[in-house]
Amino acid sequence: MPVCWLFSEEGLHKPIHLPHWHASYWVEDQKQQLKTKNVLVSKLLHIVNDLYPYTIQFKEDLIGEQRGVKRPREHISVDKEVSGQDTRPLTTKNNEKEKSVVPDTQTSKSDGSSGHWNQGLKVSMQDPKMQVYKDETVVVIKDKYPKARYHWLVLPWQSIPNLKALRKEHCDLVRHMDEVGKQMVCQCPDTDSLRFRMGYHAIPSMSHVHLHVISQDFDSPCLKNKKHWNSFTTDYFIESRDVLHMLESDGRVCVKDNTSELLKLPLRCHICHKEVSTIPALKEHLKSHF
DNA sequence: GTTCTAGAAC
DNA sequence: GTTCTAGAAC
Ligand SMILES: Nc1ncnc2c1ncn2[C@@H]1O[C@H](COP(=O)(O)O)[C@@H](O)[C@H]1O
Ligand SMILES: [Zn+2]
Repeated sequence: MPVCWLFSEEGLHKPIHLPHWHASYWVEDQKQQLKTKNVLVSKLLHIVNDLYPYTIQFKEDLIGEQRGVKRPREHISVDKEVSGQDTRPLTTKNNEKEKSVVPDTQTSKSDGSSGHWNQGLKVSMQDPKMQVYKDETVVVIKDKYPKARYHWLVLPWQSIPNLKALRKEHCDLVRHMDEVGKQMVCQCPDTDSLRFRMGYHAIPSMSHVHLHVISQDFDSPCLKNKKHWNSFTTDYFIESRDVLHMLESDGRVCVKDNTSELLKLPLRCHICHKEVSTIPALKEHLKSHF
């Protein structure tokens, strides 16, 4: 069970522990009440997302997990007395120290500083306003142009350009990205009524490897063309678990040669497979499945 | 005439 | 990846 925190990115207050099933809290400067009574706290993430500068930190309860192995804590600057010693959030409000969590790859090209459009994820992932979850190895942001009601991107802090660069040694990382993706689905307020898929675009446009976590309603004004549709509903979308299995068995991810042609296939409903002629007709058809 | 797609963007 | 828009498709 994750431990949840209300965490001020601006250091406005000490992290507030949000126990499951218990009390309610006022976030006074936002005039918002976070009711956690009778609610699993992880379900509150969507509320907190709207309360910039707040983010929720999930952290597995370490009781009985540590086996005497101490996690390095040099980079932690949050106040010790706020919580039980071993359940503190790992993010700090101190920028200098926070950088130590993000591998610094000297080559100035790994931080999106070139300003080219395909570096946009590197910029967004570093922006606290975009982050909805982060830990030692990954960060989750809301997709800036969501193609469904819920659309998140899970990115490693480590700069890995794309699927082709993944090797066996990335198995643990990719498995963790998958687990964090599942956590995002679990905390979604509509997790019971919506189906989700998690996967990678075989040929991404944006640099920095990222896992799509996307609800299957595809009900979004940002979904505008055939490429958008086919990139999420054909084999152009490679399931997270398939990527993991390929890495475990072959040490790399196989992308077939004809993959780019999948984007030109006729529009077809992902639920009943009916072919539709235009995007507006598809959007109208999808309503019949809501 | 309006809707919709698809290619340029330096 | 997105925006913009010319002209294809209806
Ligand atoms: N600056 C950005 N910040 C966050 N998400 C973005 C940004 N630019 C593009 N995206 C999303 O990133 C995804 C990249 O798609 P792909 O490279 O095909 O996996 C798309 O879903 C975009 O909507
Ligand atoms: Zn259908």
